[in-house]
Amino acid sequence: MPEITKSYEPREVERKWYAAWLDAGAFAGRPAAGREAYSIVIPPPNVTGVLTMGHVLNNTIQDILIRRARLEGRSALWIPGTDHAGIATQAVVERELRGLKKTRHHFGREKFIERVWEWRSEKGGIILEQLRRLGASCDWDRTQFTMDAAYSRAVLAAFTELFRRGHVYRGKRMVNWCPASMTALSDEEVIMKPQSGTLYRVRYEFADAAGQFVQVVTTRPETIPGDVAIAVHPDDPRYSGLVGRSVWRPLNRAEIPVIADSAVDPKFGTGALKITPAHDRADYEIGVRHGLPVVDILNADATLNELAGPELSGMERFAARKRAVELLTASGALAGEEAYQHNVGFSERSDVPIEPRLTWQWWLRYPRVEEAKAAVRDGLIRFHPARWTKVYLHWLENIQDWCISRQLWWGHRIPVWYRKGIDRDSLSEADLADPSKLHVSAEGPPNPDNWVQEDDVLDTWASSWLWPFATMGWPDAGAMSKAGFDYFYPTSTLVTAPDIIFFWVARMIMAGLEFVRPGEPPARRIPFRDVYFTGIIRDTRGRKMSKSLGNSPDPLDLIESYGADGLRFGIVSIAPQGLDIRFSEERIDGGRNFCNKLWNACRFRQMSGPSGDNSSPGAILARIDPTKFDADDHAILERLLATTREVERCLREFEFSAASQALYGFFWNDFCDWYVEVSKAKLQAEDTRATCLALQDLVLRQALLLLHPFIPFITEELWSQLGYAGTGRGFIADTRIEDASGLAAALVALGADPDPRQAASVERMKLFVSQARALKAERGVASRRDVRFLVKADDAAWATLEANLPKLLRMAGAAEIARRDDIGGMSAAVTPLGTLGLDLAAQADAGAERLRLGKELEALSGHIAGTEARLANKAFVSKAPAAVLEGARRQLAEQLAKRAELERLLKSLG
RNA sequence: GGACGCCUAGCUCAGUUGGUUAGAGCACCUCGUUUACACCGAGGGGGUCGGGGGUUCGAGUCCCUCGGCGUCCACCA
Repeated sequence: MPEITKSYEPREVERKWYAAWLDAGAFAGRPAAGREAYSIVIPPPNVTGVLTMGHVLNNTIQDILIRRARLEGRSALWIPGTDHAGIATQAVVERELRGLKKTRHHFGREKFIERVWEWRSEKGGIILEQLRRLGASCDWDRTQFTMDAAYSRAVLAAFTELFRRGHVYRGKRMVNWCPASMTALSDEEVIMKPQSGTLYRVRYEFADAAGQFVQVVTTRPETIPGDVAIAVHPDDPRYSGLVGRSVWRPLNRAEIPVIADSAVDPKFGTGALKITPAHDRADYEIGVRHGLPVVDILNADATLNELAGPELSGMERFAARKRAVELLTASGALAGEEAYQHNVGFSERSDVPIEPRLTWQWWLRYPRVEEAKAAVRDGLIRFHPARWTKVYLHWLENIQDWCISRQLWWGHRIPVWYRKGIDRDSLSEADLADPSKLHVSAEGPPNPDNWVQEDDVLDTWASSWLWPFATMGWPDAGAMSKAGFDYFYPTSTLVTAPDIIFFWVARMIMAGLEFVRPGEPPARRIPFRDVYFTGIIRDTRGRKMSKSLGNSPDPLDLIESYGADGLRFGIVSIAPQGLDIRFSEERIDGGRNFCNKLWNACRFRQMSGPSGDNSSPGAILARIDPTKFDADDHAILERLLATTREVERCLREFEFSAASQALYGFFWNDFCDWYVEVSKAKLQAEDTRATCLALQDLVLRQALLLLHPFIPFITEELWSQLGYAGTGRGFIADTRIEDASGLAAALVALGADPDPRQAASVERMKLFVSQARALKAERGVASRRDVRFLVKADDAAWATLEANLPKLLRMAGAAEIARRDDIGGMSAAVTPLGTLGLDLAAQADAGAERLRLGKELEALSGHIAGTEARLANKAFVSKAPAAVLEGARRQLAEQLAKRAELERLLKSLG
């Protein structure tokens, strides 16, 4: 066996093991009879994406779940893939074309799409390579892309089916229009941002009474040419006589009526509202009610068109706003302006203000809304943390139809064909069902020459909402069977961020319920059983990480400096459940340091002596002789069982950082700082040596198993180096982890089950040792190992000390610990194993000693006063539970004894 | 406007169903090359739990209220 090197060098180890895992097909997820299935579908990153800290957290957690499932003997499948990300990807390629001074229209639809595919094969999907660096154990042979042929068939089949079931319709409605990408967006893709703008007060002159005006306020004076009316509230006394008269529109001058509509808020502004149906949702509604015309003054790119009139036509919308203000000022129509804070909707992707725009679009009435609500409300699907349930339900309760068409080229072209020569915009909803006018199918019409296909593509989310089952071959029976659909669906856990709960999570639930296993109970149709929402990674100042802020470190750089395992352990251990994460690079130090600690503990084990047979738990147990156990052996086994149990609980409850902290504390404090240190004495004695080494092997083996899902590379390496792999393929992942009860049972069978009383005595020894060290530090002899301690102990305490003497001498750094009936006049402390004095030739500084003991006495007296007060309180004595009362009494007795001893020590100092 | 979350040591967070005058990691101070590890070891200082009120024998832990930070939803021109 090669010698373990002095410090852990991740780079080579990571490369070696990842290649070995891939070679062996260790990540392949296959149905296995008699074994439970565990499956996860990755939230597909954009094909344009690169690895961010968010991905690191999210995918580390998925990998933890998957690797743990494998250790538990389940057949685990993690399906990776990427999302074609319509707008984002098209934008990337168009940006490249702009560099060549071209637009997508120079190429035409077909050629442009070819270009996108070229881009994708050259530069797309880098992120999947980066996930491998992180150690993600995805089944790469199953990598999916939402534009793959098979996946596309699923998307078209779903659309066709929804159309057939009457959930899809075409309608001319107000949509969120993104003038940058020139497409409609869904409501979810619009972000409201507070903006400081100006509220303009504009006068409209009465057509029948020159010199008389009605005033309105507006933030968008450039839309005035689109005004078709002025509206007031019907009950507004100020305007009671005005309804029915008409006013002059001050830009692109024309006569427009004054109408009454109760949607107008008389308390806002002047109480009179300009009605611009083409460019405002509320105005549109009012326009419809009153049969008003729609005057659309904007082009698709939000420049103004000829309907805006000669002065504004052709201008960009914000330039037009300035110009409109100038024109209004010049004509005297501008009555005032004031600064105004208001919210404006921005395109999530392009970050420009959206325009409400009246266009023909395809809409989806969400299917299975009630079932989707029930599935989560009734716990068929469990959200972690549970509070997201309410957010989810609230959205579903107020759900609006989904605009699923996009005026893009990159995406799934909507599988609808119009009969040639037909005016598609004159089709009624009833006409949509007429096969002589409209053809809807995945494969297209039989006689394509007579038909024209819809130009629009589907919203990207209208493909990714099928992800949990379209990645498993749906709807093709043969492909589903090959993918193990029956075995792996529904998936086990979805790990994602809460910001896509509407975009993706809710929609996947509805899609699963609608499309999968029709007629079967919801539990069989839902796409996943648990949803774990990670926090959002923020910088030290609490800002979301983003490219534009430049506050997002490159995870690959972090992997270079800290190792993938260090990064994984670090990020998981600082990610509290349910809260956002404040990231700073130094926090990853802890993960790296822990890996180094683990490495060196294993190195120490290797240097301590040849390992015996480590190839199976049975072989290790066979090397343990419980009759040689001392208190420390009991304690470490007890802690091992408790930690195993705690990790099981944490993973069951999705408390990943708590799990990592439990492992950290156990390994660093219980094992390294105490057990390994006392081992150094135990290994000196032939009598205890073999059992001590075997116990170390047992602990390390279990620790590596528990840690492997978190830090797979280093654990795999150490597993192999310490001989746990045995013969055969021997990956950790091929091992069945022993659960706490199994491990406990094995120890019981051996007669090696830990005795809690022995374990408790170790806690007393730890306090004894730290007091001894403190006395030495205080006297400036911390590094001397030849000092003598005197201890005044009762027989039981002395028996404990005597039985563990060699270890205690080593831990305290002393040459001798001797029993004395009287400790006084020296540096001393009261410990659970008696009063401890440091016997030095030099006189103790009595003043300093008195000060220290006095401080301790003072604190103790405070405690005593509190306890006495409680016990003197009749209400406490009569109402507190017996156990609490008993505890308080015992505590008081101990405190009093300790006080007496401290006082005696003080007195002895003169 | 509505909902949710958070406010505990300098920083980031734990504190299970209320029960010793609160813990961890990092940072800080002192000491230390003892045969795994300075990506280390030992020792130490440092919070009264955002403010106020209430319930209770007892509250960081339950209730009310005020304040601050954050997120989501809705959005009046």
